Amino acid sequence: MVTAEHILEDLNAPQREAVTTIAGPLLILAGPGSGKTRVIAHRIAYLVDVIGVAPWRILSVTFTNKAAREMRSRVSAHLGEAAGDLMLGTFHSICARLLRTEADRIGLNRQFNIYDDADQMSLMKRACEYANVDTKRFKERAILGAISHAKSELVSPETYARQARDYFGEVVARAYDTYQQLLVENGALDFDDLIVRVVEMLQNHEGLREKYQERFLHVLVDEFQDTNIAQYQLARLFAGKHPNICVVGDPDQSIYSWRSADIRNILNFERDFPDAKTVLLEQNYRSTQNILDAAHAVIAGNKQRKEKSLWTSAGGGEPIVAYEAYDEAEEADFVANEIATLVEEERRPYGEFAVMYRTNAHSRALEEALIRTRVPYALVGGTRFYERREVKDVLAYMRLVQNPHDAVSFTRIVNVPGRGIGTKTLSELDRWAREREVPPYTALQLIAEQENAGAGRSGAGARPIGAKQTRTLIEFQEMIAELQNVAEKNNLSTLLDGVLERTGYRKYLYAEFDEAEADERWENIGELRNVASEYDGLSAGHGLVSFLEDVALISDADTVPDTDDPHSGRVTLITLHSAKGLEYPVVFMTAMEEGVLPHIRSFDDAMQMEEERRLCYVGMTRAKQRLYLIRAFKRYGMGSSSHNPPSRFLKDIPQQLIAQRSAVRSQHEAVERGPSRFREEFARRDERPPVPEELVYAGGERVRHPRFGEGIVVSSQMVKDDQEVTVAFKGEVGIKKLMLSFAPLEKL
DNA sequence: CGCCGTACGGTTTTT
DNA sequence: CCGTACGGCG
Repeated sequence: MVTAEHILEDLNAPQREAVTTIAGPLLILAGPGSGKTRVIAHRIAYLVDVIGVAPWRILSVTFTNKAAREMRSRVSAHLGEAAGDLMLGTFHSICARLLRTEADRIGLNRQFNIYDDADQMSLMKRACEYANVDTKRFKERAILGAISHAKSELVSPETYARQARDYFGEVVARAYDTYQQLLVENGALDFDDLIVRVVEMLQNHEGLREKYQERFLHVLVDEFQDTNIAQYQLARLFAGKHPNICVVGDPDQSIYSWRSADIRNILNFERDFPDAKTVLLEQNYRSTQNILDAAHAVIAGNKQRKEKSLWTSAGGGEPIVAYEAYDEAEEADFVANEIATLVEEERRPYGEFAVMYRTNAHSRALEEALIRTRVPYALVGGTRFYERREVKDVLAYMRLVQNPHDAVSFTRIVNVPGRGIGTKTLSELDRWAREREVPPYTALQLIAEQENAGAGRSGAGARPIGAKQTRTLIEFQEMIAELQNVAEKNNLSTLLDGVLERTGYRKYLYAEFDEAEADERWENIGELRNVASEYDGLSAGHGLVSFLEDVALISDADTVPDTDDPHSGRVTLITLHSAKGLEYPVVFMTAMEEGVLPHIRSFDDAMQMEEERRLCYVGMTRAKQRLYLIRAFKRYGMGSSSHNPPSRFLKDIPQQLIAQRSAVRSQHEAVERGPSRFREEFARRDERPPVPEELVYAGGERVRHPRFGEGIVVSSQMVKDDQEVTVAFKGEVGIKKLMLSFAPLEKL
């Protein structure tokens, strides 16, 4: 038996307060590295062990599945097996579980499939088609964004239509209505629906509402600053009977507003629960004072924030290293070399390092450099496993087996491997089905019956498509029916094998791709089979449901290697967003440039700019001992290269915290041992003539460029120790910005 | 009618 | 640079 003293030892005063304030609403504002995960775990242990709350009556919501696993293992350190009964997970996973449990009572198809981003897009295209949306004028992505946002605020299609004030709003309203109908027809829920449907369930079914409100004595929500309106509403509903709701968050770390996370939730919490107690966790146990001061200097640049102090008893620590590389290849080289040096000089395992970047595309150069230097790494995100084509294909077959009305999965694989079913056949089938107001798969069954009865081409119900295609489609439908049969009687890997065998998927891969690529793709299928075999212990139907659900709800951050595993000897490559909640002794933040961080798309919006700043703050505060802020003088992106000035956030960091590292040393190294491409680049850089200190070109001058042809100078300006000349070239080339030191311009 | 080639456009972050 | 859209061919 664990005592209260044992749970509370090693906690500071506010942490203790956060653990022991158990009755009524509680708002914990926790700065980075303030031990909030630990506090939540201890709070749960305290509730169970000291107060005597049954674990299954505690609902604890985390941001990722990984965080949920971590929480469970922390709690079980105190409680042992009892931790297994906790209701623990992300909003999405908890809602999916609840919806399956209550499906029959709320008239929901228990076999519902969960649609991810790509599935939603595919459905959206159909919705736009049916709703006659001019997709040239209004992009599907924008419409989907508006719909998703509406759902996050619990706005129904009807309400949306009523509130629509402009033409775009009317278009979205039409698409929204159609899109929701299609989801129902397909027996599918998208991510937003998972939340919305549970909120509706609790609002509309008194019995179920009472059941869950009675059950949950305590509700905890972590990363509260990143919840949306619907999620907050859901948490409130769960805590409707016992208002013991504890939310934990940090407004300075709110980085998901683009996903409809709403910072107003924190303000509303204080309004909705006027008797709420607030606890501030401000002592930082993670970073050195230098890192903390630098991070604070950055976040202090935001106007929309409440000042809070951050302090640590740890000393000043190493200075923050700032470095300007020549281009992204040299930037990556610097990171790889620096890691190698620290591994050697400070005996640090690779698992202590993380390299962070704003966009996934930036991982490429880093990977190349790490491979070259033989530094082991783990890439988080990027082209995710479950997004690979072959994996999605096989999953689509399995989803179709679970729910044949899933038209998104159907369209995906009806012609994979190629069976000679093209767009024309599919649209005819679709038209035929809609005429009769039946789902496409039912239409297929009808056609099959009709053919078997010998009706053929004549008569009132004549088949909509050619004989050959009809036969192929019937064979396809029969195959799915057979696989459903397999699924009912066998475990999951048998079903997967059945899919591979009946579709001839392996043969298809080797026919479609060259051997190396086919090998790789087939290996991915093997990996998927390994995952599937973990569900073999479950009963036939249940295995498929859980597998598909887990696959749909798995996230990037769930694949982050565990840092506490001493053998996880790998450097972590990760986006700034995915790094939230993590910490590393050594952190490299790359591409600290205007246009990247802050991202160019946030330039004209003050709110978005503040979010970029918070993102920068989140990245910096991941570092425990050493922090590197790196940028490149020149960066390649989508074909062309560009020069980005240093990020504005760098300017906010006091100079005395920073050690500037010159690029010279590394440049020479690269010239000596680097591949020829780098040698050429550096040679060219060294050769370039010194840039004159006065502007060389004035507006109106005529110039010639070897590739762009003739043009007229629009303007020119000094940029650091170089000159940027804006030239309007003739013809299709248009206006270009050129750096004088690189552009071979010629006066005419 | 389906398949394969070329042109073009868009381009952050992810539960 | 990558995925999609469209046009010609089999």
